[in-house]
Amino acid sequence: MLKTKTAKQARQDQLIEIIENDPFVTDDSLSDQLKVSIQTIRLDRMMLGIPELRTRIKVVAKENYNKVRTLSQSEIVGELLDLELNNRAISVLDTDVSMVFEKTQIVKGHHIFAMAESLSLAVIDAEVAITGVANLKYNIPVKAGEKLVAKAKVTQIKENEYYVHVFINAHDEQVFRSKFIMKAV
Amino acid sequence: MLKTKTAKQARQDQLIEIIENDPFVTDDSLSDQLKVSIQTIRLDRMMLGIPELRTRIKVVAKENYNKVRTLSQSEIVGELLDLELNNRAISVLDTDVSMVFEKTQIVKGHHIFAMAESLSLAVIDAEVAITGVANLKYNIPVKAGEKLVAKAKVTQIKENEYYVHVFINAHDEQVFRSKFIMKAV
DNA sequence: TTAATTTTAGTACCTGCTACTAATTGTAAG
DNA sequence: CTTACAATTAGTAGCAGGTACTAAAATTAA
Repeated sequence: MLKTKTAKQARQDQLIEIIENDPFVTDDSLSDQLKVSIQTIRLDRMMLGIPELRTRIKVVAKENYNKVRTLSQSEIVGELLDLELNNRAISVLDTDVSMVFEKTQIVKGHHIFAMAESLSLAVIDAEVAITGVANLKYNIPVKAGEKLVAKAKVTQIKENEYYVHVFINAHDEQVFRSKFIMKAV
Repeated sequence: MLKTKTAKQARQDQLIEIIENDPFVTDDSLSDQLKVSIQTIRLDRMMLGIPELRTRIKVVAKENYNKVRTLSQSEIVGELLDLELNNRAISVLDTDVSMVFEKTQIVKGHHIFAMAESLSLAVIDAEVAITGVANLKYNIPVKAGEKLVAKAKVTQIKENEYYVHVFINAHDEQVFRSKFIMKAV
């Protein structure tokens, strides 16, 4: 009864591997690949709690569908908390491990920049604006998990040019500050 | 024949919108929402070349199944073409519609910034470095589809501080230039 | 009123299953 | 050797969400 157990387990291990590598595989194909009947495949899936093909596809689809949407929707990086057009705005952003350099666990600069830039765009009362000039200073490296609070302040408006200062804090310490000149188009 | 055409077209327009907003909707649900029979929904889908639910889900799933990794892998934004440590480096980046503002089709500033910053990190011969200060100038808005070429040049090294200039061109026109002070840690 | 378009109805069949019953094969222990 | 039990295979009914097709009914335009 030892040899049989091993055979079964080995098959189920293979089954898991095949499905992980290709969630789009049918029971029929699995039955071919593992040289057992389709019923055995189904018993194995049940035992392992692996859902059927259509459900697997749906899971993959929904996971990524939401990711893509939130990514493309986020014209504002972070969440806008307060906005007074042409004056000031506040947003927050929760940092996570997807934003860091592997080596250092420090949040990549462009995420912080994106937060600042998008807030400075939001605070401007213009249909469309682009970034013209930016001066940035990173004071303290930000670690994954820290909550960032960005405050934007419009300091000057000259025709179609908007001068905006953005300060970003993590627990009351300033980690970043910047000046932007935005141009309305 | 004008009123009917409009009714049909209006329904098909709605149908397209509903499915675009939620590809996971069944014909049955569409039939409910649009107050027509399921056969009409199916005729409409055929006419419009919209595949059935299961096919739509599969497409969404497959499209994104591969994408996830390439995104998280890219520590260098763009492709590194040439590198001479502590001296100079060149990278290219193909822009696409996922990088633009919907309204204007202009590439978001932080993508260009990310390209410049990551190249300036790459050119430095240090285990770990962080961005200290950056001065940016966006000369010309970049449109989706344009190929960006970034050139980095190390101009000065002071103890643990590296001064790097990065210029980004799109078909021989300078669209962006920047100065970074990177700090080795 | 006639002809054409649009919509609805209904049937057979498809894929990739679940849920279930039952038979067969293997295997090891008494 | 046979009894007991696990493992495998076989087969059927039913389901979701369709396709493909035929045909009738309703609407509308000419």
